Amino acid sequence: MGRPKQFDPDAAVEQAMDVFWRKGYAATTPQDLVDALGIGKGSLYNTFGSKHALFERALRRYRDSQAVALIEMLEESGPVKERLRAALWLLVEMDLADPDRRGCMAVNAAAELAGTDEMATELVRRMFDRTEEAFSALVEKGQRAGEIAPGRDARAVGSLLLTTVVGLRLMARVVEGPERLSRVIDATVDSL
Amino acid sequence: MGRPKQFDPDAAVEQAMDVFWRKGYAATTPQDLVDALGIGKGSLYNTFGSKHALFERALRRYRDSQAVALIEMLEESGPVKERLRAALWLLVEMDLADPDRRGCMAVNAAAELAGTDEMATELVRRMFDRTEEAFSALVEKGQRAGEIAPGRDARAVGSLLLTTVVGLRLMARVVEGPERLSRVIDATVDSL
DNA sequence: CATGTTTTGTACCTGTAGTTCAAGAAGTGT
DNA sequence: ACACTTCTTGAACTACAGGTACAAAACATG
Repeated sequence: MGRPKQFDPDAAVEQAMDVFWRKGYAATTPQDLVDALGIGKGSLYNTFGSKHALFERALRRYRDSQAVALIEMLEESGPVKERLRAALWLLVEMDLADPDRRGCMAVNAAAELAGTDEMATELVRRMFDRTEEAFSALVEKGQRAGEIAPGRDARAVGSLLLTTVVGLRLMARVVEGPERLSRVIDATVDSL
Repeated sequence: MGRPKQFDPDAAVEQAMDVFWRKGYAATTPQDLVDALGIGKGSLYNTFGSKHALFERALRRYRDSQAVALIEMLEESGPVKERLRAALWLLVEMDLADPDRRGCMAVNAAAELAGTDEMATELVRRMFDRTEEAFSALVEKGQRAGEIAPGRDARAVGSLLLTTVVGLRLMARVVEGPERLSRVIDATVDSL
């Protein structure tokens, strides 16, 4: 009933995610979005309501694609330390290869909006929580496999790994080559 | 020659730093600045030229006060590990105590502007470099004092510590209590 | 003081952010 | 074919961002 949408809202959210990811929230204008999504302003506001609402959808989409992908990588089977090293290295490699150097959208959102935007803060908080849990679970697995000393507090190591990843991805936006970051990854994994 | 300024430009930069620190670059309006600095728009633009130029001065001011303060803390004498632990803890404590949760201005600037704003990127890059050097120097000192295993690459540990601090300060903007962060600090220092 | 220089506050300007709306297009039920 | 609904397009609208222009006022210097 009624005229069907001429565009795919999910694909549009994906495009919007890209723009917000690259430019941040405040610096993204409705015009940027209209241009990127290839739809009219009317459709934009008719479908998504507001810039802020669209940003929320974009951030959720980020969680469901990117953040979840990391967690799933950590849950795969195989030697724990090598799995961890590979996951960290993949993130850093992707960040450095990105011509726009957008880093991690959750980290960016936290830096820009934590404290001001309750929705964004809460979403990022939960992403961080879930990621930390995945790290902790991986550490416990490594302890059961005898790869990691059983004396270490898996929860604390999980926090440490999350913090390192957050730091790495922020650093990857600023730093020149991969050397420093790869040293950080090695030092982190070797310390387990 | 001519009428002297009715306000102290250095104090004004300090105020501007506060505003930019709290709201970020894009979200800060000339009106915000005029209100915070307590001067008219005419004076603002007559003295500082543009919002961007004022932001540059504010970021430099941040480097000269905050970033340098951390480096100086690290250079003080005393047992290395305790010095390190105290410094990290002080940062986290300050971040958590801040009602606005502004975190580290350099980290925020990197997240918002890296890749887009050459000036900001370069300034942050240099702050990171200098901080990392201070960490590395501290590690070397710890090695000479027999506190830290001499086998470890001081430069790599410096990178690791910088990354951890960056991660911690970002996390401090989002996380609820101090427990997780203090665990991270302990795990980091204990791993040395 | 007279003079020249600088500051200051206000008014003003251009462009765009963020949103709304009117009018028409493309479907569905009868 | 007709009404009814939902979507699209693009113009229109309000507010404010970011910055400029200026005239009046405040000071330094001779």
